[in-house]
Amino acid sequence: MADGGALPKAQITRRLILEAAASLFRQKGYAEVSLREIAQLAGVKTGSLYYHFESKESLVEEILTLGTQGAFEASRDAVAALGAAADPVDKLEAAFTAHARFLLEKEDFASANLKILPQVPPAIRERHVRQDREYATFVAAIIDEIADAGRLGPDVDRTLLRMLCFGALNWSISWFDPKGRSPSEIAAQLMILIRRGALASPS
Amino acid sequence: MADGGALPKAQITRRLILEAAASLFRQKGYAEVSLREIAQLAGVKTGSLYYHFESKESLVEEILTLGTQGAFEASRDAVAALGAAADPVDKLEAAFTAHARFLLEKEDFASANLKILPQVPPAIRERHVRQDREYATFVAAIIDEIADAGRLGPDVDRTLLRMLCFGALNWSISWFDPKGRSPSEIAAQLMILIRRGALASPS
DNA sequence: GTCTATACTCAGATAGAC
DNA sequence: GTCTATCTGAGTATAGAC
Repeated sequence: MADGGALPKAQITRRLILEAAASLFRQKGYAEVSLREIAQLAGVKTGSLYYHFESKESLVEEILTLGTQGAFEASRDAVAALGAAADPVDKLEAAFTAHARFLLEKEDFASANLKILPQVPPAIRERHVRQDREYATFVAAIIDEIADAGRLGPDVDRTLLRMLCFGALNWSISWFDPKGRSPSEIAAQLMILIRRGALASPS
Repeated sequence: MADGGALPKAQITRRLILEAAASLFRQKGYAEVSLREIAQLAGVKTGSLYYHFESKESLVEEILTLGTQGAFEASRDAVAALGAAADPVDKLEAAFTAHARFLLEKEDFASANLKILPQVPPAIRERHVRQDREYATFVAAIIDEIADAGRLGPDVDRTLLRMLCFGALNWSISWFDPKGRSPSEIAAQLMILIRRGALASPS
């Protein structure tokens, strides 16, 4: 038998390195993590990293890509599952819930992302912001759907709304506790705010 | 004349160093900034830093303290200005507006704070989280006031509400543009969400 | 592909002159 | 108080054996 279906053996180590790096970056930030540490956690020696990656920078760049793409895909899939004709507010809820879950319970790539993006060398950051923009456009389109149906409050700024919501969700990695509220509950609480505010009767 | 009222001359340099450090930390993060850079921006030589601070860690610790205390005081003063009998929802708005303004337009201490806190050595972080908790307690009390008046929606989680709101505001340092929406407008938009949600009529 | 060993760079911190 | 000069350690990265 050929290796049909089997993992390209060489890539297993590569993946191990990526996961070790993502986990450490998430905990400690970019500059605080040394290649020695990454190598140790991945179970290889420091020099070996350079067979798989050109530099620390190229390693972190791949992690950023995996994180953003993962969150975007999770979000897009969740929305697609509702069907195009679904209530756009429900689409928003699906997107935010998927985002929160990917961010908080899936893997380290997405949370490493948020943590290290501001610390990473500018050239890398710029390239990455472009990927992130695609994701933002996707969510903006859902909000446009809501607005086009005349269902957005008159003094609501669409961009600001999107920014505040993503901020609320993204910031949760700094206080999230696996033993407390679940990612879905967090997203649900945000949707309460959107759907009818926090007050019992509007003031 | 004695030096009555004059700045304790020795402390001017100290303040210069703190401001230089805060500005650099805010832009680049904790580990990415060297003491040499800080010294240069402050207009002194590297060795001189050690006359004023024991270590890089003690320097960053003081910045964290200045940032959190500043935001807390700005917030508390704004609320106090309304008087104790004011509508608690208005108090919340005053607190969030002051927070956003301090964060986005005042100085570098508060924004440096949010950027570097996750990167700083654990011992320092723990000490600092304690200060931050006082601020959180203050805002939590306002939310309790609202709830005690029976004005909070039935399925609203007070803690989650506070976390999401601070997240939305704090995250804004990553996208804030001085030429775009002002800090007050950002806080106002958040208050719209709280007061009656983003939708024209609740769904 | 992965190892060992090491070159090179730059960080934080210190000592002592002024 | 601030300077110059320097120490020590750690980090990224490379070379070459296996």
